[in-house]
Amino acid sequence: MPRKPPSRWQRDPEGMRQRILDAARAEFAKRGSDGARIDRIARAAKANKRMLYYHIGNKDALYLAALEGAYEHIRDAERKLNLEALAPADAITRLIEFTWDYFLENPEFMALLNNENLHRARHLKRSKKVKQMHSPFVALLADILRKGVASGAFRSNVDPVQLYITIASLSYFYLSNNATLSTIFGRDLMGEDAKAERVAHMTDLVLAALRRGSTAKLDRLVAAS
Amino acid sequence: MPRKPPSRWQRDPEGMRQRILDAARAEFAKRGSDGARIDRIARAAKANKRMLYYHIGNKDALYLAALEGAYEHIRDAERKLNLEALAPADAITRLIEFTWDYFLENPEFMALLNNENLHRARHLKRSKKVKQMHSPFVALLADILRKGVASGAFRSNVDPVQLYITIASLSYFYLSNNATLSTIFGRDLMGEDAKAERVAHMTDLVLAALRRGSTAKLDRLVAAS
DNA sequence: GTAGTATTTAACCAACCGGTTAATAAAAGC
DNA sequence: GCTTTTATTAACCGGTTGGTTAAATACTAC
Repeated sequence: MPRKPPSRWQRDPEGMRQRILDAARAEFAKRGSDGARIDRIARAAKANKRMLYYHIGNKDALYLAALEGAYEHIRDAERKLNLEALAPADAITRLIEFTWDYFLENPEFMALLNNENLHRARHLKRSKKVKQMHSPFVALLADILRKGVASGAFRSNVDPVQLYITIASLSYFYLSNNATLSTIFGRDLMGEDAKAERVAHMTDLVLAALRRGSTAKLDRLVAAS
Repeated sequence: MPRKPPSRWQRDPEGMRQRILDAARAEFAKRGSDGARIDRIARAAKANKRMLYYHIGNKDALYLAALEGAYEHIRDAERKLNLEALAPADAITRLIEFTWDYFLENPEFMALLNNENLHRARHLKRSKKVKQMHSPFVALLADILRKGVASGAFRSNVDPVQLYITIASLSYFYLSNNATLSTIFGRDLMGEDAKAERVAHMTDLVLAALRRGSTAKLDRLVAAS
């Protein structure tokens, strides 16, 4: 049977590729890599299924491309963050807010990370691209901590890697697990008040923990007062 | 063709049911609900596939049963934790360690939670069973905080729900995302030293944040000394 | 303007999958 | 001891899925 193509089509390989990647990221984030469907990605990209294989590759390659794109996006946002002119405590506050805002506005990133951890990072491990995208945040944190100690605002001996993980964890867990936490607590964790409370709590907790004197010396000062 | 059953088999409906649930939990935790396969669960349970439908139900019902079992398990462990005789700071330390140990020893629980959040808790919302399994932890935390403020060890105005989420997040994120974090940082976060460091950091950070005086009053005391 | 290449469409395929049907046999009940 | 019920096994099925093949057409190069 002679095939009848639709109205004239134009070549647009770059546009096609971008639409495919956008659709892939959304689908993999929403359904996970096992629940995602090639046909749904094609439909969302307004492309023939063959296009996915032609432009990018099989499902696994598509997923890795989506993951790399997500990392590229966050690294880009991280580099734009400029904390140089801020006092250490303000810089920490800004960092916490940035992390929270990023996860809040890009839940697909957390979904892709969760999926990647489910698969024990086996795709990430194969990505040369992501290996080269180092987060500037640990170095940034080390610098902020150094300045804080020097100025007397912060106590010493805080590991920047641990602090980085902690700052990420405070937002990530709340936002990524909000569905089960909201169900368990019988309250909407994503309400405006709830979110504002959470940000305030995180900032307060981290700054309180970093403040110089929040150790045995503080106990002596408090006892003497 | 006449079917030939294997050597004699005995009825063991309770044993069968338990093996099915154990196999289901392992499979859903390892592969997610979309990646999990009914045939693999049956094989691991040493059961005919029909048995899964006969004893429990379809794939969704099986998954919900596995999720409920996981919640039952953690609630059981939480109830066994007895902090009454501990000083507030020691109680907080113990709570952090319990949370860490539980997630470390039961990674399947985190995997199931991640999967459930991917599906926006739509199974959990249907579970009457889990709704009735309230965590004793928030009340426990409220009590510890009260005692801490009364004894002068802790500052006031810390929300027990926020603190609960924070304590859970510090361990959960580290352990659940250890595959991607290890790959990104180029270091093994699950090494013995790394884990010990993490526990120490979490405990130090939370206690430092709770300590009375880690506010503006501290600044005044430090300035006056 | 024609041949070649790249991009795109349409249709197809083998394997897989969740779930069902039919049959067998162990145990219970009378 | 025979009938009924319950638990279990074996085989089957329709639909879905990732991936491929074949063909058509837009565009490029000469």
